[in-house]
Amino acid sequence: MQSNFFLDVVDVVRLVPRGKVTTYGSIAKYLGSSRSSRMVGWILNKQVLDATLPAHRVVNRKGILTGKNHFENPFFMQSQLEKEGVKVVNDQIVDFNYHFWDPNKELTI
DNA sequence: CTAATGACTCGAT
DNA sequence: AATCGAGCCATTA
Repeated sequence: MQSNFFLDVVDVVRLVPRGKVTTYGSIAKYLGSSRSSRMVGWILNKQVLDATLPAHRVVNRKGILTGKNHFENPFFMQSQLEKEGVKVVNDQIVDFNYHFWDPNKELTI
């Protein structure tokens, strides 16, 4: 049994469109400032084995793939993003601002 | 019960 | 520009 926060994070991540990415902080903010961005990544760490969850579309505010080491191998995250048309160089998303998908902006609050 | 940890972020130095 | 400390809060030991 998972907490509501757990489900909220997973739900938002699932809504991230293919070829787009979002950040831990944006998700935390969308769920309400009462949630911390640390929790978002921490929840994903628990769910990383769930293949239906596009955790590779969640990066930190700089567009860096900080969570890559939590996947099966450190290349998986980048590979998935590049398959979707998101270019990654040196563990950082190119044109991050272009690919950035902000739930606070894209989803009706 | 307390303390430590984390895929983060922001502001101060 | 680079580094540091505090805030955030659920989960685990």
